[in-house]
Order: sequence, then C-alpha cells, then structure tokens
Amino acid sequence: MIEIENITIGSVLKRLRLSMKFSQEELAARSSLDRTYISMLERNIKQPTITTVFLLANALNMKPSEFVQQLEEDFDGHIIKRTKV
Amino acid sequence: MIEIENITIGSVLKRLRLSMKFSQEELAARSSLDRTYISMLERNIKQPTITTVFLLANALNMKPSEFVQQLEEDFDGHIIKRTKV
DNA sequence: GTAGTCTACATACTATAGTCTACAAAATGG
DNA sequence: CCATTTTGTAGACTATAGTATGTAGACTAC
Repeated sequence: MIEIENITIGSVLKRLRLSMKFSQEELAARSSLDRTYISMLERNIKQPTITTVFLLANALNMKPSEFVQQLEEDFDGHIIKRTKV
Repeated sequence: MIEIENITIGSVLKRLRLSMKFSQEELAARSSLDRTYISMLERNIKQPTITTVFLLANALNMKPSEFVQQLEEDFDGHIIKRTKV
C-alpha cells in the first residue's frame, strides 16, 4: 500500500488529451480553462476542483465518472495519507 | 439546458452520508477532513478538489467514480457556464 | 430541566486553485 | 535548416479550498 498526498491527474489527463489529438491550447479552449493551467495540471503542479474535472471530461468527450475511473485504475493500491499537525 | 457556475456536491454528499447513518463528525473522522468543512460542502458553500472527492468516497465505502456518477445524474441537462471578463 | 449529540454559522487563518502575461525552450513539419 | 506551433516556466494576482475555534440553536433522552 503506497502512501500519497494527493490524487494527481497529470498522466491520465495527458494520455486522454493526446488520444483525442488535442493540443493543450485546444483542450483549454474546449474546457474554457487557461492553457497554462492545463500544462500545470499535466505536470501535477496543481490539482483540479470537481467542477474543473467535469469541464475537462466534457472537453474530452467523456463522462466525468469515466475520467475518475481512469484515475482509480492509476491509483489502485494507493492510500491518501493525511497528516495531522 | 440549465446553466450553472459550479458542480455542487451538497445534496449527493448528504444523501450518501445519511444512507450510511454517519454523522458529519463520523464522516469527517473517516475521511480525515474537518467537520465544519463537511458541513460547508453539504451546504454548497465550498467545493472539493479531486483528492477530497476520493477521500469522501472512500469514507462512504464507495468508488470515487460511483460518487461522480451520482453527481452526473443530478446535473444531467446542466451546462457549466464559464464567463470571460 | 439538563446533558449530550448534531449541525449551522461566524471568524480568521494558511495554502492553493485558476487566471493572465511574458518569455524561453522544445517539438513539429515542410 | 527554419518557421511555426506547442509546451514549460516565472511571476503576480484574485478567489477559494480546507483548517480550526467558538458560539448558538435544535433535538433527544433521562
């Protein structure tokens, strides 16, 4: 069981984007998000809110739950570690 | 087609929490989130990040994608409206 | 009535989501 | 190779995610 701090969507997002043959610019336009933010998401610099997940999934012509399913598969066997100070 | 600004998880979250017979305190403990934040999520004062969605779903003994599916059903026929200034 | 449980709400804080501009570096296609 | 396109990155900004404490109201059980 691998401990992680956050769910990171970078690899899933990039894979799906490329499978649609979209540039980041194209995906940004389709999702009404900022192009540089797409870049940051793909590099796991930032994580999206639920609304952003919906926007991205819609832009990728898939259901948000399908997008999340992809994440589940990537993070199977991982546990999110929450630290208490 | 109804325009919305954000995906709000309040009604889904509360329904699922009650179906598990958890108090907000219980759900907070199981998800390692703050109790008052759970309250705010249920009242749609705040929206969660993807990591928080995973934490909540796990605490509710369901897959994150199932949780998101519930949201999809609630928001079927809605479109997220993004305003450009 | 009283104590305990549950939740809403206010307030304040830290960390970060998301936007935007500018520029540099990398990739691509002819 | 060169021009164009694409992506990474820095920096600054506004809005908000998430935490935490305290108070108050509602409800239930004894």
